[in-house]
Parts: sequence; C-alpha cells; structure tokens
Amino acid sequence: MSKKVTIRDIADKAGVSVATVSFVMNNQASSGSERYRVSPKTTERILQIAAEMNYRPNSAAKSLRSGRTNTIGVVVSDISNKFFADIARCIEDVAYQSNYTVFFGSTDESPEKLQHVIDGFIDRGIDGLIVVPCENSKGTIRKVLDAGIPLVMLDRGVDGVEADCVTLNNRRAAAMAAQHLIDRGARKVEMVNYTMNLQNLRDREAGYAGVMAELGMGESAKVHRVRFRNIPGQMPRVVEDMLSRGVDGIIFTTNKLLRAGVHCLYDIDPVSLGGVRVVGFGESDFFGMCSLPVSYVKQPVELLGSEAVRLLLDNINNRKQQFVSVVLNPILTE
Amino acid sequence: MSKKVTIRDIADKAGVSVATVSFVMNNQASSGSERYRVSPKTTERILQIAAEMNYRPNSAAKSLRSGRTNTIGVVVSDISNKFFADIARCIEDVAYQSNYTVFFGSTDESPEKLQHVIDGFIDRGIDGLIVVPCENSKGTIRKVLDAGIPLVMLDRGVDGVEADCVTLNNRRAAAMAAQHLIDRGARKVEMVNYTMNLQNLRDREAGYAGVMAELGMGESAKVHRVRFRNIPGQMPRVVEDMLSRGVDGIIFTTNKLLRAGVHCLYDIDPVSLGGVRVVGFGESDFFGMCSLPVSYVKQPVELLGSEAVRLLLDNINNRKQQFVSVVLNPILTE
DNA sequence: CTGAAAGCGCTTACAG
DNA sequence: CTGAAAGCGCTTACAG
Repeated sequence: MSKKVTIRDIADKAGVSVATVSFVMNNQASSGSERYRVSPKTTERILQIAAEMNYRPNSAAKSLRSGRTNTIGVVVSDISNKFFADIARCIEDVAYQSNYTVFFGSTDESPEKLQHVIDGFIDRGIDGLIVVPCENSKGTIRKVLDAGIPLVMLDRGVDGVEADCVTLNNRRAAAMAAQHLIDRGARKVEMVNYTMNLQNLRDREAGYAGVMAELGMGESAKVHRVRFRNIPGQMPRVVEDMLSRGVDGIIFTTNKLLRAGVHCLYDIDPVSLGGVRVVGFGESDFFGMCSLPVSYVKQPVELLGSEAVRLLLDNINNRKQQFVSVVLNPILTE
Repeated sequence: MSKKVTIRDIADKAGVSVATVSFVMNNQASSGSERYRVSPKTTERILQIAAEMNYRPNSAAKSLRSGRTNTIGVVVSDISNKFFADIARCIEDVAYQSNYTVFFGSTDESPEKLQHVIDGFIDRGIDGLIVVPCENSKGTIRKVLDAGIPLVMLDRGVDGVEADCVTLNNRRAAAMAAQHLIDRGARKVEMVNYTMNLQNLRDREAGYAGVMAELGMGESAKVHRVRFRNIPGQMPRVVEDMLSRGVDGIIFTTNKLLRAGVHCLYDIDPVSLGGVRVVGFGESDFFGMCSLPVSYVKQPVELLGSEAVRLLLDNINNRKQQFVSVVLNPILTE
C-alpha cells in the first residue's frame, strides 16, 4: 500500500518547484496558452519522472481549487428500467469520451427522492446534471438552476422551467401510433396512460386526441389512467373493460404499461390478443419475435443520451444563457 | 447564483471559531466521542445558523482532509444489460441508505476498458470498488488490491485473486438446469456458452458436465462456444447444428445467449421451438408469457447487489484481512 | 468548553 | 523560464 505520490514528490525528485510541476501537468492538457511556459527539457524531465512514479493527480485537491470535478450526475426514474438503462449506457459512453465520469441515481418518480439524489450529487461537486424530472419537481429543478448548476432535462420537460431539454416529439409519436392503428383497420382506439402529470405523457395524450378528432373519431377517444405504483392491480380491469367494449386498438404510453398490458391480453387470448392491435413506446426485441400484433414507437435512446451530454458539456464549458430544446423524431416499427 | 456558504461564514455569524463549527457539524454524526464537546447552547445556535444559511459541506475539502468521499465505483460488463441494470439498481438503493453515492461504468468485457474505468474511479477518490471482472483482468484487480483499495468481485471471481466475492453457485445452477431438462424427458442435452474464459462460465460448464457424467450421458455432452462479440453471426449455425443432430434440451449460459438462441429457434418453429426444451440464466417475464418451453435459473439480483455492498462497506470501515466469498443458491423457475 | 494554527494537494497571480 | 506564497474549505492535534 504505497503512499500516493504528489506533485511535491515529483518536484523534489526533479529539483524544481511544485509550481513548475503543476504547470507541466496542465499545459499538457491545455496547450494553447503562451504564459507559464516551461523549458522543453524541464518539461520532458518532469513528465518522465511523473510517469516513472506513476503520478495521479489528487482530484479532491484539484476540485477544491478549481471547483470542477469532471463528474456529472444522471438522475432517472429507474436505472433498472431497460429504457433508462439504455440511455444510461449511452450517456456513460459519450461522457467517458470527454473524460467525464458519471453518478447514477433513481427517483422512482418521487420528488422527495429526486431532491435527495440531487442533493447528494451536488454535495459531491458534480459539474452538471442530467435529470428526468418527475411530478412536482419544479421547485427542485428551479433551485438547481438558480444555484447556477448546469442542468439538462431528459425525456420530459417541466412547464415553466427554462432549461436545456431533450425529448421525443411525443405529440407526433402518439399521433403516429393512433394513425398506424387506424390504418391497420382499427375502429376503436384507446390509450392506456399513467395518472401522473408528466409533460411527455400529456403530450402523448394530446397527440392521440388530436388525430382522433381530426379523423372524426373524437368522441370515441378514451384515455385510461393507471397508477404508476399499482400497475398489476389495475391493468387487468382496464384491459377487460376495453375488450368488453370492443376496443380493437390500444396505445400504451410506456414500456412498462405495454408489458403489463400485453401480458393481460395474452392471458386472455395468446394467439391474437383478443383481436386487438397494440402500439407501445419503447422497443422490445421480444414481442416482435412472438408474432403478436404489437408495434412500437422506437425511442431514440442513443440520441436522447448523447444530445443530453452534448448540451450539458456545452453548458458547463460555455455558460450560455440561451437554452435549447432538442425534440427528436419518432420512428414506428412493427 | 449565490456564493456557496462555508464553515467560516457560519463561524462569523455565530461569533465562534471555524473549529467549533466543524466540531458541531461532525459530532452530530459521530455522537460517541467525549472530546471536543461544545456547549449545548453553542451547538444549538450553530446548528440553527447552519440550517438558516443552508450550509452544505464542501466535499472536495472534506475528502482532501479525510481521504474519504462516501462514493463507491461499480464496474459491470454493460449497464444496459438487464441483469446488470437490476443489480445496479439494487446496489444504488443499498448504498444510498448508507449515504454512499455510486459511479457506474461498463467494460464490454474488455480488460483495457476495465482498467480505464477503474483508473477514472480511483482518480476521483472512490472509497471502494465493486467490479465484475472480465477476461485477463487479474493484473488490474491485483493492483487495486495492492493499493489498499477495498474491492469486491461480483458475479465471478478471478483465479488466484484473494478478495471478497459474491457469486451465484454456478456449478450447482448448471447442474440443476441439466437435471431439469432430463427430468422433463430430454435425452440429448447440450450447452451454449461463450468462448470467454470466465470463472462463472467455466463453473457452469463443469456443473453441466458433472451431471451428464453422473447420469451416464457423459459422452453425449457437448458445449458450443460463441464469440461474445459475434452472437448474431454464430448463433444461427449453432442452433441449426443442434437441431440437425436431434438435440432436445439446451442450456444457454447467459441471458443474451438465451435471447439470441430462442430467437433462432422461434424463427424455425414458433410453436414448440423445434421440440427443444430450453433453460437460460437470468429471468425474463417475457418467454414465460409466451408459453414456450423455456425455464430459467433465476439470478438472485437483490442479493448479489446487497451482499456486495455489505461486504464492501464492511471492508471500507473495518479494513479486515480476512476475505469472504458469498455463494448464492440458484432457484429454477419455469 | 473554545480557539489558533497547521496542513491535506493542488493552482495561480505575482515577482524575478 | 522558474519559484515563493497565498489560498481553496475543511479537520484535528494542541493549548488554554
């Protein structure tokens, strides 16, 4: 368990000051500046010694001075949800390339947890935050922004909050979903959503309602709302209800709802799901394989992740005041 | 963007020294010590002021002094793999309860990436590491251990490395899987594995081979090996080969292999998978739903995660020399 | 019960 | 081209 080598150890060995070593260690990174130049010979020697001694800068000391940690915090609803896990992976990769390391935290859609997770991240000095806001999180998000901490919202925005944001075009996506079902012959299309008040979910409802109205099916439009925390308790009844009323097209607004819903339909009719066509949000190699009548609005996970990181790093490095909202186009796959 | 409030701001406002404030801020946490007691009145006042000013300790400064960050690093194969995502979630929750925040990183089974990810974590001062070792990572793991950094290996151990370790009982699991297939009437059971040299995978082979030999089916035992990086390229041929030779029971040693394999089987015969019974590692609500002849060795994700954190925190706080290996029992579900 | 001071490892004006 | 010194925000022996 050898003692950690510091800048001073190198300075001693090289017979120079710690300042000189520090300059060398950094100029290497930011090569542009003309000031604080150290002679090539000295530079070379210091670099060599640092390598020999296997020097690694102490980041606590670094960030105590610089206020930066090269660390970002990512707050999602649930990291074990495949949708968020995919995004997380993508964020990790892109951040990694810029030498950022990432903290992950889950909120389970609870504003209290969101607050705690974010506090923990801020306490640890993250340079910025990517967050999937949940219900009633406006206050928390605002505070972060007011504290001058770069933040980008992911998957959903928050009404009345001005900040960078990366989302799917949810209106359009839901409209496509409804249109798709109708094109395939469905005459009674309904939607299953959460009770939660989230921007993305509301937009999906709006997109659905829009198409239905447009096609003169406005009054047959219906949205069922299921509690996020009680899907298995409520889904069977919702599905039964729809089947009993002759619904032949269903849009599930999240991948969890889709799974639960198809599960119920499958229990009732494993071959053709009770004659119902289904569209879900978020892909799954799975249903496709089973040749069930299930289509998906593909979530552009790579873009959601990479755009979020891009915006965040941009914000961290340039502190701009102009916020940008990236809205990604949906793709429907069968 | 208000300036961050420091211990000195509080000291000034309270008319005491920063030392006193520091004592108060910490004694609160570790209440046991008799030394450095501050009068109840002063304590009260300081606490109040700190709360009013919304004081949050600067963790860079704290860890520069203490050498601790209350942060752990978790290195898995791929955070977007449902198996690891589930474990990650569990680790997050357990760590969170002990006030730890966690970095996540993926290796894609590459020792170079493992090294880089770990270096990044160490540079950021993590207090300990939970890692899923990949092939040829013995050197990296050893170095971490030699540096005195607490580490627990997860999902698989590394031969010749002495460290805490949490794994499934892989031998037993594979034996159960084979037995299960044979009990269900399979007479020709084969295994599909990766080419990678990983302890858990080798143990699964051994468990399979053991049962086959025991039942006098030793020479019909056969293990197919697929490249981790070329599953789609190799799986179809492997599956065809098995079908052509009348294999009626298959053990896929990972959930990725299972998915790919069942996909191939399904393409050939969507009803009964060509008359083949299948067992996979790692659960999926999915195949079960489709009433295909697929069973699983359930991965005890909660325990894998929570035990790993428990061991790690124990190690961080007590610096014991005695390593422990937690081996979890498999459960087979249909 | 409380304070002054050293020091954790770095960066960065300021001199030379 | 290089060095001495201050200071980032904390903790912790040491005095009193």
